[in-house]
Amino acid sequence: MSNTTSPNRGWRGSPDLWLDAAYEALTDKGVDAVKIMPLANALQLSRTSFYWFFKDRTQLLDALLERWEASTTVPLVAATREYAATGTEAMLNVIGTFLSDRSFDARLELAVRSWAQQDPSVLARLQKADALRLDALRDMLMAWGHAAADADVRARTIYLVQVGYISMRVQEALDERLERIPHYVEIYTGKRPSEEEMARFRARLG
Amino acid sequence: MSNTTSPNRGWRGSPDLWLDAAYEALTDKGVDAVKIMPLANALQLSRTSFYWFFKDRTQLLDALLERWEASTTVPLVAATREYAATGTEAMLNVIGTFLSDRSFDARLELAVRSWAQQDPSVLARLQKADALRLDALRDMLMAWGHAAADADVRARTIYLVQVGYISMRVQEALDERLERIPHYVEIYTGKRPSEEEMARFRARLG
DNA sequence: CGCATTATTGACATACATGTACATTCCGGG
DNA sequence: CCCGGAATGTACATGTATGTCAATAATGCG
Repeated sequence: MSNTTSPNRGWRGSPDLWLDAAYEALTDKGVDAVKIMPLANALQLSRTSFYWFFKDRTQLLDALLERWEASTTVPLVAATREYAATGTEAMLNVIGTFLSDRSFDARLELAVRSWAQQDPSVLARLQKADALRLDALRDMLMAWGHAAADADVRARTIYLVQVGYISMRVQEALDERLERIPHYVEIYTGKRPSEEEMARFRARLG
Repeated sequence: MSNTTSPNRGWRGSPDLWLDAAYEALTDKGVDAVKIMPLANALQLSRTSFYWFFKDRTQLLDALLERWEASTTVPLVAATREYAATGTEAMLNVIGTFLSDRSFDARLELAVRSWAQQDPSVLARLQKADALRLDALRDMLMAWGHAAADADVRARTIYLVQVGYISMRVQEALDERLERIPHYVEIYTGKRPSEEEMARFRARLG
């Protein structure tokens, strides 16, 4: 007889379950909150059953870092290589990525930036990611005709403002944000996006 | 006879000693490293002697927050109210504050921003500070003739870029930084600083 | 010197974290 | 239906942190 009346027994755990809980703890309260005992309490599982899925805490933290790269650097770099008919459209592709939680997990990014502050190996990985992202942005700008030095400065500006936004946890309504986008595009690329491009951009977000 | 040969005896502790050690731990490894036992080890003092100077760990953390406000918000707000003959000079006053460790402790700022992520009461205090600083910047810009809406956007831009810089821990040589300053001033205020103003600025930093 | 004040320390009580060993339960395929 | 691997749980050994208390030591002042 399957015991449907007692939800605290039977198979409930899985690597993803622990990983999701770890993600919540990390983004919510920082790395030092990613501890097995509290996670087990939250999941209503025995603490030690964690060790069936992961070798130890370190392995869990590694898995979090991989999730981070997959949900920040990877989509961002992809966005810089997306199809675009103009330089302004290419920039809108990038901005769109930053704007959507589905393609750029700002919460996780912020948590990892904090984490890096207390763990040199994470810092190294973060700085590699920073370099990779900046390179991708610069390459995109160069492909649209910006000279190397100019592309470099513009890439830095785009990225700095974005990091500032994330770090300050600016919470703007989508409307408010959309209004500012043409201005940002102009600062970043030197050209205003066309009405058509903005319309397409808005459509894709909605 | 004072026992100068045995440094492990006699009165060695003081509130500032513990506070300084806590500051190092906080800026180096984050709040969760601000623990009494490790600090005592670093200071070569008995752990329990901490409690002579502070009621508990919470009181130590409070003291750190006060030090933070005194070394970031206070000097920044003061800089926005400093004497200036022109709008560009006023902006240089602000930039100078951000540039010097003596007037704006970016390391501490970064640590507190991380801390805020895991402690709601710290977050509240940080957001109050953000608002205060933004208001001070906006007021300064309005005093130099910018319309309210324009001053607001510009204040945000200045502040966002700065937060981004701090959050990315950009380490530029002073030379490199000085070269970019006129461009920043122009973006922020719409006007280039005069050669005279830049000369005065450089002199004051050196 | 003697003494109050200031500071340091070790012992104790408590809590929470990690990780290992071993017993137990669950569930699906033969 | 029963057996074996998957998953869970209990007990144990260990380490690190917090905070209180009472004993002790150092300092400076009258």
